[in-house]
Amino acid sequence: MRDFELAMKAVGDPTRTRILKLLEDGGLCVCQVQAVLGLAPSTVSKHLTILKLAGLVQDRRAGKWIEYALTGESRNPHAKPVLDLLHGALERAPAVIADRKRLREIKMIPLTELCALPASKVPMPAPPIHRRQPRKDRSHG
Amino acid sequence: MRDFELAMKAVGDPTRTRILKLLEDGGLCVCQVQAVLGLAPSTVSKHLTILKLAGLVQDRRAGKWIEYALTGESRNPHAKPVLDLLHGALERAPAVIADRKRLREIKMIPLTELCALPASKVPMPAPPIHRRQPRKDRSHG
DNA sequence: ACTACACTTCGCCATGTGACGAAACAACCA
DNA sequence: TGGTTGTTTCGTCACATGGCGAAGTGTAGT
Repeated sequence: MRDFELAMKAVGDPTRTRILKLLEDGGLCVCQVQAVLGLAPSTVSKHLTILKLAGLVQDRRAGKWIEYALTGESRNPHAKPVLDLLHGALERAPAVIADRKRLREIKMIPLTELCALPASKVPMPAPPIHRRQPRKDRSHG
Repeated sequence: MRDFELAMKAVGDPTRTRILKLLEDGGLCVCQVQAVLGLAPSTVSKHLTILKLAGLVQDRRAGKWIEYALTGESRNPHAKPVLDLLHGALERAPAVIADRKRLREIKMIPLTELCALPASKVPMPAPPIHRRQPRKDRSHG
């Protein structure tokens, strides 16, 4: 039951579904995912960890970089059904379509260049980040 | 994407998966679900509302009671795939097996009787509720 | 060994979530 | 009309979650 819950919670977050849909095209390194999503590296890393703990993705060191990919054989028996379900879904979702387009742009850039880029220099402007209010003005009076 | 998220978040909670697994056997009224789960009526009601908003269940007034059942035709296109996935899953999960056993006991009791019962009187003792700490002793000094 | 760099971990903050009880609501029954 | 009762709504509380930046980890290259 716990494994089922982990898998479902993992895909229940829109950022993580976006990541999974990106990975359907093939493995990606963290900085590529980060470039597409326009989120902080720490945030992306955390999401990938959650996906890994749920058994939905696996990681592999590739030189300097770490490549994440959808799991073929997962320790989680629920992983494959969930990934299959996702595979057939959201094909028309605007966010997914936009992400794919952006990914194509980003794959043109060699990794050495991409990672050095300060995020604002990535080809297409990053999608609006839904950051929380920085603070609610606690030094008022 | 929102509909997908709602459906996944809905099944991502173990209490709600338990409810859905119960409903695979057929429609149930709120007090029956409550009796099986051993949770407060307000809590059960909220979970059912979430499931309804996700398009996974539908409700129908049946005299005094309101019967909830899995949706046949849902407004949410992701509902059926998710319910199908769940249908094939968790068949061996101890919680699900225990809930089913408990449900059989509870279905013996006429509704008029069941709802009047003070929860502690229901045939089998309710499964352990994972209630949060009531409070953290804020009146210390 | 030291630097550079890709990634992860940690600490923080704002918001979301799941639990409860009390009170409101809605349908049946007298 | 008023009472009983099944269900929902509201308010509250403890904890979970998702975002960030800063600091830590580990590998590649000089």
